[in-house]
Amino acid sequence: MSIKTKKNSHHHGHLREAIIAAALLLINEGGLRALSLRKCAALAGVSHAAPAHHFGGLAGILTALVTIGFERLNTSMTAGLKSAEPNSYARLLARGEGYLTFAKDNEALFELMFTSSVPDFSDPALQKASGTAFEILAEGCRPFADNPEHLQTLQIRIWSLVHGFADLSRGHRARPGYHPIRSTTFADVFSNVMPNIVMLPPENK
Amino acid sequence: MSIKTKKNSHHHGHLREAIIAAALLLINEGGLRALSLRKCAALAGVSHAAPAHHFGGLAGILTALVTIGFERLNTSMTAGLKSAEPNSYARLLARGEGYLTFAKDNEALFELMFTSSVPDFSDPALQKASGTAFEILAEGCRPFADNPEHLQTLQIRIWSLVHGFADLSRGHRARPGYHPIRSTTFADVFSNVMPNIVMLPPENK
DNA sequence: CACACCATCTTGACACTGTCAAGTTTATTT
DNA sequence: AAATAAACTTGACAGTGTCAAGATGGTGTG
Repeated sequence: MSIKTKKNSHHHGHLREAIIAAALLLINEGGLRALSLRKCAALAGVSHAAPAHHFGGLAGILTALVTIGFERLNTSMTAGLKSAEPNSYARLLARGEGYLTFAKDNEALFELMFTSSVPDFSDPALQKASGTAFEILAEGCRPFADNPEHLQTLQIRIWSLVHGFADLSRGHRARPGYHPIRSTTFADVFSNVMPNIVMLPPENK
Repeated sequence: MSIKTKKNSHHHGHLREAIIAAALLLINEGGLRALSLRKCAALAGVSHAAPAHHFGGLAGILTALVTIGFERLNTSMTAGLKSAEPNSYARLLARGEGYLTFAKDNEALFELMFTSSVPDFSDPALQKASGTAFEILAEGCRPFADNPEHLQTLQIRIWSLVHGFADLSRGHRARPGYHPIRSTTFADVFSNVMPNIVMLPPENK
């Protein structure tokens, strides 16, 4: 009848979604090391070999997770735009803060997204999602550059700054005792640099 | 007799070093997923449970690897200083390029170093090594700030920029087809921003 | 010198992992 | 109604980290 889950059936109905939900639950609670195909299967109430049928293997699940991660990152970056003041400077800052909000709220997923060699980066859905992320940041940089070459350099500069700040904010990797990055806001780092970093002066503000 | 390896002995002699060498070989050739205690043991010619006795477990080996990583990072950052021109700007840039050289030459190790939740960051040797890394960068920033608050913000800005650029340069995470970060040098990103990013004007150059 | 001690390493077992082949069940199509 | 395809199960396999118990050899002490 409906497309909903069939009860008492050999088939699950929404196994793909159920497994991804289980995977996200696992890494949110126990980090990347807590993720396993068999635990996902158990949480979804299916046999241990069922996930492989939908994802091809562990790499397939990781690829799907990374894709979801980029989609959420994109949502987070654009979310801040709605409440941002209508000048290019505030709108670029809002994207950066969305990036950081995502990183803070999805530590394990963020780590997985930037762990090379595990997911399949040739996957079309992943390429689309990560390409969109790049373009969202690029769009925010465009008002500050007057030619493509400047734009590219500026994009990479901003992306490096935001991503580096996000990555270093994770964990406890810095000096013993106090972690200076914890007592520094991104707005400090960013707002001081932005008026000088641009290729063109911001139009207003 | 000597402190060298005892032949035909039950004891290995340099097992700790042999296991670390094996671990580095494994991750350099096959990435982080290729590392296992048992393969390290096999490469060192000992039984599968021997490594745990020296490192306490897998986490202990990873902690040791991350510590070595920071020590090499420090070496790489200071190495560029010798041939750098004697002005503060060139000397800070040299540290950043040393950071990037290390990241490029030790991809798997770099990834491990900034993977939270796996190694034990309370380890004293690791804290010392990572603290030194922080101070090397901080030292390079000092000539450009006139008070501690500015210095801290500048440090984090520079570290974020360098680290983000290094992390994004790994793998193939950007746009499909072309990877803009590959066609942009760090000197571009850095040298354009540095004259404007500082808190004080550089003294010469 | 003989004894005890202890760190080092081995052996064997355990639960857990991903993957694969083969079988079973259900839905869809012809 | 029969055939086909898809979804999932079952069972087995090699590999993983970890732990307990035992063997081995060097070191120091009486």
